[in-house]
Amino acid sequence: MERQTKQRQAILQVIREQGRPLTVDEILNYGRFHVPRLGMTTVYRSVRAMLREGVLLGVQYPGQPTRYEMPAHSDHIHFICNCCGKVHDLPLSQTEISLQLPDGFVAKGQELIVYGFCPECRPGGKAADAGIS
Amino acid sequence: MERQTKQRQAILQVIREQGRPLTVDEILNYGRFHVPRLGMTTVYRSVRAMLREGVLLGVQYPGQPTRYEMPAHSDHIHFICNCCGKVHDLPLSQTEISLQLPDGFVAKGQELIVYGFCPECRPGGKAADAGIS
DNA sequence: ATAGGTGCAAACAGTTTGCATGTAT
DNA sequence: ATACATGCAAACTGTTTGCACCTAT
Repeated sequence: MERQTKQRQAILQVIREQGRPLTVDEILNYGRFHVPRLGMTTVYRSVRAMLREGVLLGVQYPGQPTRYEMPAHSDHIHFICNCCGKVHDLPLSQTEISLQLPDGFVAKGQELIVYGFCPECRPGGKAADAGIS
Repeated sequence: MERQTKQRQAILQVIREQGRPLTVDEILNYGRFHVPRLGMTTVYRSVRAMLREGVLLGVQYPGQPTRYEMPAHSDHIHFICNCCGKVHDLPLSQTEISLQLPDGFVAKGQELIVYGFCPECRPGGKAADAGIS
């Protein structure tokens, strides 16, 4: 992203003001409020450029289109239910991650995805029994 | 997955013997060695059923098709370079994760995805400086 | 025997590309 | 002025669905 255009400003703005991961379609809909003739091609190209610059972060949930968010908003756990496919955002609060990467790798953000069964789908019922199996 | 068919056996077998996440296309190619007329429809449907059962785990890298692996093989870090898009499998060895989920959530597997720049793409060069920024 | 599985082809959805036009620098 | 950005339409790729045939139970 080298030039400053109203399209790119709008894209960043809607992602910033929503404060959650948005799909290209969502960016397009919100963005057209600011730039009526905004095209999806532009969104795809801008988003890709912003990813390269680290301004945005891409998040993918199985079976859903890629969503883009500001890196600062990504400090939570993405819990994906193997059964219903829903994605739950869980607090990272009680979870500790001490990251140690090999030389040469620079971390700009991280995401912990946990797979399993959510309360609704759990075979047992609703009793509490969290933890890695 | 309720019935035992040679297609489904083959699908599980190739994923097990490769020991890494495979795309549907890869499953198809390897699988046709065992079942020549194996169709992609079958692979998609079987894989989805296995996901539901927790037998398989889906892994998604931005811009790439979904890959499927045995849950046991997922204990490593997926490092995705924001610049070149490559996915590096890094050892989980030095990294500590103490997971604590809210009541009712059952973890069957986890995946730590770290975004950043790999040694080739890092702005600086090759000096060592890992760690969350 | 029959419910469930398979595989082809066609439909879909998300994303990328070609190209003429527009615009920030 | 000019190199880069835009947006439409068409092409692509990964995935799903309709339907007739097959097969494990």
